[in-house]
Amino acid sequence: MSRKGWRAVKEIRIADVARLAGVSTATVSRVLSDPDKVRQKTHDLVMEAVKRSGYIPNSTAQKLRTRRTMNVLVIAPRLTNPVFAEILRGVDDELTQSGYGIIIGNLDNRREREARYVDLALSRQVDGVLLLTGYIPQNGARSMRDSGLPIVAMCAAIPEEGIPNVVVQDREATRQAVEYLARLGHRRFGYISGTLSSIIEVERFAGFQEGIAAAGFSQNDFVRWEGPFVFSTGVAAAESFLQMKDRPTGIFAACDESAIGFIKRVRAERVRVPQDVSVIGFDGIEYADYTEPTLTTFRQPLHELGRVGADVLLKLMHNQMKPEHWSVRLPVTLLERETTGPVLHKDYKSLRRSTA
Amino acid sequence: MSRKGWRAVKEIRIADVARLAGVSTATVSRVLSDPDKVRQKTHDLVMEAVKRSGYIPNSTAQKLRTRRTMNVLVIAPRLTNPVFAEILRGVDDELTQSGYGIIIGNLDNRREREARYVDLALSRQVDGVLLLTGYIPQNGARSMRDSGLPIVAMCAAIPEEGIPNVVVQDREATRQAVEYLARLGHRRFGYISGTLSSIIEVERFAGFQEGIAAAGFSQNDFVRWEGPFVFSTGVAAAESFLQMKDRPTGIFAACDESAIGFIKRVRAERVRVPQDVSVIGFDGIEYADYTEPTLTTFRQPLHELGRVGADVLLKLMHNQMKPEHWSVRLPVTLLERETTGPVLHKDYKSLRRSTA
DNA sequence: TCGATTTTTGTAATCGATTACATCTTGTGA
DNA sequence: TCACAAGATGTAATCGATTACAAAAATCGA
Repeated sequence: MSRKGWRAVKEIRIADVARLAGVSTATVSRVLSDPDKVRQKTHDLVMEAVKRSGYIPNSTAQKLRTRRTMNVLVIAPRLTNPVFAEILRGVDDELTQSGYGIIIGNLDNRREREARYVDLALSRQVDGVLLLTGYIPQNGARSMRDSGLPIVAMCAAIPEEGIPNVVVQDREATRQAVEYLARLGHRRFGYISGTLSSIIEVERFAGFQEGIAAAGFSQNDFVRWEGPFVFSTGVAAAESFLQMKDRPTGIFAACDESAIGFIKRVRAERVRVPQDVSVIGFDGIEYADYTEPTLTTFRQPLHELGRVGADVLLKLMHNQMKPEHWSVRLPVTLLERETTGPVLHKDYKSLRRSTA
Repeated sequence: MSRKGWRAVKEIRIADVARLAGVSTATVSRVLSDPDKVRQKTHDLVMEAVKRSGYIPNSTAQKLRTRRTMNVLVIAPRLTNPVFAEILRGVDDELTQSGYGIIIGNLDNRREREARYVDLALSRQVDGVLLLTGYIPQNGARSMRDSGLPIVAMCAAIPEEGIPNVVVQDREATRQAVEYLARLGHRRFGYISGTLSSIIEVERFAGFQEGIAAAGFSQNDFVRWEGPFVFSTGVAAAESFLQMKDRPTGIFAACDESAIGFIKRVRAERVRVPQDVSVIGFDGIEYADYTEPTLTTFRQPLHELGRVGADVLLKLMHNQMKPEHWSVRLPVTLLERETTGPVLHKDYKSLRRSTA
């Protein structure tokens, strides 16, 4: 019936506490935010009133007055990918410590959803933005940048002035992956990529091509399968792989889920991993420890990535640094496990000869 | 230097738009929130000014005045568990449609973190709360309930008056799991549980015991391993399992991750699944499709759970219903896959005889 | 054309805190 | 004891919107 039917407890305002303590609202406010400014005796008096009344400041009013929302918007392409969940944990650890809250912007792999979050930033509901996407969200003519809020790009380097990047060494790692496969004797490669529209994929593909070149191969020595960072992309790649008469033997997947999907599918057709095909993933998600065989992959320092990104954002929000002074690239580490091995293929020897 | 160093764009207030359009702020406000109240001509005039200036209302001011934050707090025990991520997707779909934002409260399996979110509710930063936990968060003497905000319990039935439950049929499903294993001929069972402090575990354990009784077994016919809903709980259970001389043959794990951890570990010791031991999980996460062998499990309708829970909360927040009028229990479905099978044990025949 | 009625618009109070500035206390030294 | 500085407290403006109420404008019928 009443609009407030739900409020079980009547709301206590700062004026109520002031009356109870026999002081002004200004004093109550000072006691709560800057206790050194009031006499000890008054302080105790007010705190007693606060406790008795159970007063908790209305944070919306505080926000309006102080112009700080103490909230940060985190935009993620997809929540069910454990990579983002793990990064989010790191972000959360860091922000919570500083009293900031997290508003989650889940794009669910659909770019049209980003508009909503641009508006959210534009309407000042947050003090800063963390992008786990490889691009800057837009809403028609307006961009997230128009909000003037501090933004930190994570997960993919966005080459925009004034936007610090906190990322992993995607490019170097991808390059290393190819070189590693080449060292194992592979000479035909497969690359299960992300969708090319994201910068993260551009980076990784560039690294892949560098690796191909560095190992002395050419554009003709690999096939590339494209799709989002999900299991089914790997399955689709496997379908294609199984059709090929001259199959690649060294596969790099740009995410662990795709790698796992690929392996599952090819093993169903009696293709042996790693004897027939080596697979190397990227991310180092927890699942990758539990596959059979266990997945060789690059471990991203996801939790740390989250912490560092959040830390950079905090510094920006507190004007403790200029955005151009920060760009962090965290190293990834290769976890050599069971899905990669030397080529056992019939033309292995001829390869050895040619590269030796 | 300046406090506002960051704001690239100067902020436009409703007064600026009013001046630009030559009307009062009240009229601008009406155009934006209730266009039927103004003349067409004025409407166009104002909209023109809005567009030209790029005005977007300051939502904090709106919140203060209207006393609605348009935010909902979602408390999850752990973000990296895909179960919660999937539920969150459903919640997000539903809430976004109604213009609500999500503030994420990640407990990360540490109960001491809940205090912060109680305060968040108490300070009116949200209009409602969704609990994916099996209990009501506390902060010292104060509880989430004291906020007077509408709360919906998901993931586990919380038997508190005034709190609607939107849950799955945990108890029934667990019971079915045991009966299913019994039908396959198993007579010694293992139960990999959650931690008993959560109501969700209490429910599932009750269902498990019901199943045991219904199939004609007793408390002595099963072992129970306890731990949080993570991979390593399953691994630990497996370690214990491997030590036993009279091993159970039918294992129910209260979450897929534990089931997967268990299987991985026992297979490493050449225990065959399902020939030596059958395992059945609970959740139906995507990853369970990609294990080897594929995991038999109960699929929770996670996305729907999220949607329904959010929908119930929306109705409560809009005073469209009384909390006591709602309690939803969604069914789970058994996915029979490869980790379960009939007992092939030496004493299988004697069992057949005894139950025939 | 005029008055009554309806519709549109404007004025100013309001939401609940923070904080600049003014005022009142207290403390110190002569 | 008094003047003055330093410290504590109070008064009132402020953040930026919404909205009750008042006032003005438009509409209508006679």
